[in-house]
Amino acid sequence: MRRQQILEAAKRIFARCGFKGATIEEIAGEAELSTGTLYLYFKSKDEIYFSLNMKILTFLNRKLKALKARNEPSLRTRIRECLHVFLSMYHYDPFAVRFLFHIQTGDYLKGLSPEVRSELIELSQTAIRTIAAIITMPAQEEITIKGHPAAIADSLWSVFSGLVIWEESKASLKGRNDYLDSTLDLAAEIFFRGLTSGDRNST
Amino acid sequence: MRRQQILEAAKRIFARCGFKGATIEEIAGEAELSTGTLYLYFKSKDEIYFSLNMKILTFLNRKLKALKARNEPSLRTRIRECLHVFLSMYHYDPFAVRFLFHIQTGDYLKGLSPEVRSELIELSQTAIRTIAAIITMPAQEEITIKGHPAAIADSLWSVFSGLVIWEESKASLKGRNDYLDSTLDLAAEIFFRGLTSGDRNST
Amino acid sequence: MRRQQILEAAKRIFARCGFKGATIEEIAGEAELSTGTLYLYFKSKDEIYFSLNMKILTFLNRKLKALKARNEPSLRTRIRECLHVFLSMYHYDPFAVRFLFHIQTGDYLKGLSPEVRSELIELSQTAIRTIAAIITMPAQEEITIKGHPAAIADSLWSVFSGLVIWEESKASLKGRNDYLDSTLDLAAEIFFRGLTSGDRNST
Amino acid sequence: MRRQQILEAAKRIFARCGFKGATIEEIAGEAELSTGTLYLYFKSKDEIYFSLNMKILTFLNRKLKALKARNEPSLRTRIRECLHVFLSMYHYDPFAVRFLFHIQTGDYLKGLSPEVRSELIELSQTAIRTIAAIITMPAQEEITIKGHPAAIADSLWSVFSGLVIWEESKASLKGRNDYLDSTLDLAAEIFFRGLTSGDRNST
DNA sequence: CATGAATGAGGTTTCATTCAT
DNA sequence: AATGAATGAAACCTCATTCAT
Repeated sequence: MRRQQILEAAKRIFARCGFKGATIEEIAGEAELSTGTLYLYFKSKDEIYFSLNMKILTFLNRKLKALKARNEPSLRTRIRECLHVFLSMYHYDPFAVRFLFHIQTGDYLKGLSPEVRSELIELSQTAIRTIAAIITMPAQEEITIKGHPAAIADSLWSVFSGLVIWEESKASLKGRNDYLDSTLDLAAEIFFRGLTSGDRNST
Repeated sequence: MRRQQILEAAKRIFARCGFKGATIEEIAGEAELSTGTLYLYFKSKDEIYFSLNMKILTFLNRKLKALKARNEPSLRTRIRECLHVFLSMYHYDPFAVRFLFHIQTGDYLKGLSPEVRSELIELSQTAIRTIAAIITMPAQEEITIKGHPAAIADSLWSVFSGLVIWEESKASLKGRNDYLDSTLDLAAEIFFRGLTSGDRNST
Repeated sequence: MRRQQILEAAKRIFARCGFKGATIEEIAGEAELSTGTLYLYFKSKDEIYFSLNMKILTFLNRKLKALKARNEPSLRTRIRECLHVFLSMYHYDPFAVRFLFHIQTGDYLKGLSPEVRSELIELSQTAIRTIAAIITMPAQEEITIKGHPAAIADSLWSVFSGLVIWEESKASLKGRNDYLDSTLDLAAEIFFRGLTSGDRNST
Repeated sequence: MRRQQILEAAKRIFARCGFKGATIEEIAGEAELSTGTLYLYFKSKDEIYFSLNMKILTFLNRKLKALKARNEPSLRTRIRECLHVFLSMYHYDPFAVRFLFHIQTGDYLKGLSPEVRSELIELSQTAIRTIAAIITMPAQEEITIKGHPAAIADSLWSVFSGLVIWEESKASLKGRNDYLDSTLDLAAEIFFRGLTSGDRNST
């Protein structure tokens, strides 16, 4: 479908240049179409960006909702599965994380039509709430770290998203490398051990 | 000084709207000056953004260099101190992390003059290298996690930066809150324990 | 072609207002296009002006080179032909002389990109050198006026260009007239007689 | 007087950059004053330019009027004296000719206030008319060139002004030289001989 | 008198969007 | 359906002019 073809191109350009930095002409060029054609499939630049984010957030929310519905009793498993959701989102669309950052950074929200803006915010908040809910369920194992479950959820997402951006940033500054997967593994390992370790090293 | 006043205003606007999204008129308005006045103190929009980033990166590099010079033998302390540097940067300028992300995202680098661009990249790489060097020093304690020291450094920075963006994003979507400090503490605790725990819970 | 249409309009506006005095909006209006359209065909205002001057200088140099290649033995004929070249340039483009004056006056050179600037100067100097070379060839007839051949060439060009500007200036101040051709003829006659007369009237 | 100091500076800057190209700041810098000070002595940029041109045109008109009043019977002398007037104007103010060209070119007239504009045009036309009147007087000697006396006057002025611009242009492109005076002499010689020669070389 | 920081109108340039082909 | 030339609003930037010191 033409829509898909355009969204793929737009994704790359938006990821590289941000919302205002990307031009319709660039996107059209990347999609090997003319500018006019884009407007046959999308009403505006806003709508293209909106569609992209909707796809990602919808994907994320669907996966999180499914995870929550499983009512997994082990917190550790739930956390691990959460990371799996993030990772699957990343592999489904490596640019997704950047987009979520763009949303978070508020980089482009300004100037979007109010309805588009509020719909994005709604989906975004739903994701936050679902992650928090997954962590908040009663846990089967003993947790040695005390702290608001939501805070643990936040940390989880932050390690993941922070690392994706960081590794990609290093890659673009220093040239191609592919430490992302292995560094993510390492971080996951540290995170899990930290959550469940005895407190002989406690502060 | 007027330069400071302008930079303060620019910081807020750039943080909210990104480089391309921010307009000179907005910045001037925020600084309660006219557009022309900005050009008495800065040659261009680029130069304003550049100055902001330089300030942050210079601050960060100075702190990191001092930390490295201390030759602290305990890795755990070094890591904790590293986080402190990040935190002090955050408290020095809450927008700093966003700026570093803008740099990382490459959002605005395109179109900067080559010398400006290379100066920023140079400072950025210096920060990366210094962090790596701090972690790479021989450690006094037993580290149970194997993995490239640089990868640990990356994780460290990622947790921090990811959390800052994430918490601020939640704050801007849901309204004011101030969980950042406590969530950072929690993440630090998880991270440290994870690094030095026995491996009874290993994957 | 649109480029031609724009150049025609630009020629008139530049001739009337000079480089800085002309505005893109005026040029666009004269060409019955919008400002944006101009930028589809030219990268900048500089490039429009540059293109105009290049066309004129290229035309002039081609004609002069051809004249030189003919190796005409009579100086008088060469001079007459030189004037013909100037006249043909004028009839090819009545604004040309004004442009050459703008170049000479240095009115707009400042602020042009160095490569554009040097290319124009190069072409300009080539024209000067070619005219001088045409005059410097050995002459078949007796010349009663002693003086550097280059100075004669200079006088030739000066009479011509001075008259064009002057007549047009009078025309624009007093309203339409068309004495240019006849005054040029008169000047040519004076000039030729002066060059070859006996010296009974000498100073 | 400060006014003189400013006009001297303005003259150099206007001559170098044209009306629109010159900036008040440049002029102030050249006069070693601040921008504000200029406005103590002149109401506007227009008025500075106006004053400069007025001075020149007034000077020229006064000299021409005096020449006309002498009722010199010899055309040849009248012509020679005319050139002397031009030359004295040039030596009185080497930039004057450029200014008259700027007026002629219409470079800056646009945007001037109507009264300023019409005053300049009036003075300019007076000069033209006076020159023509000087030539039109009955002549004592035999003129072998037939042609409207006004056309001869035009040629005269054109040779002179064309040469001034041309020589200065060459000087600025190729570096310092001082052929202007000698080339002017040569041109005058050619011109006078041409006017009064027998017609053995006629076309 | 002199200053020069501040202003803001106006210029150049970009780019989302439209529309005739 | 597809194109891409044309548009014009809005961005960045300049500079004549003013005014508090």
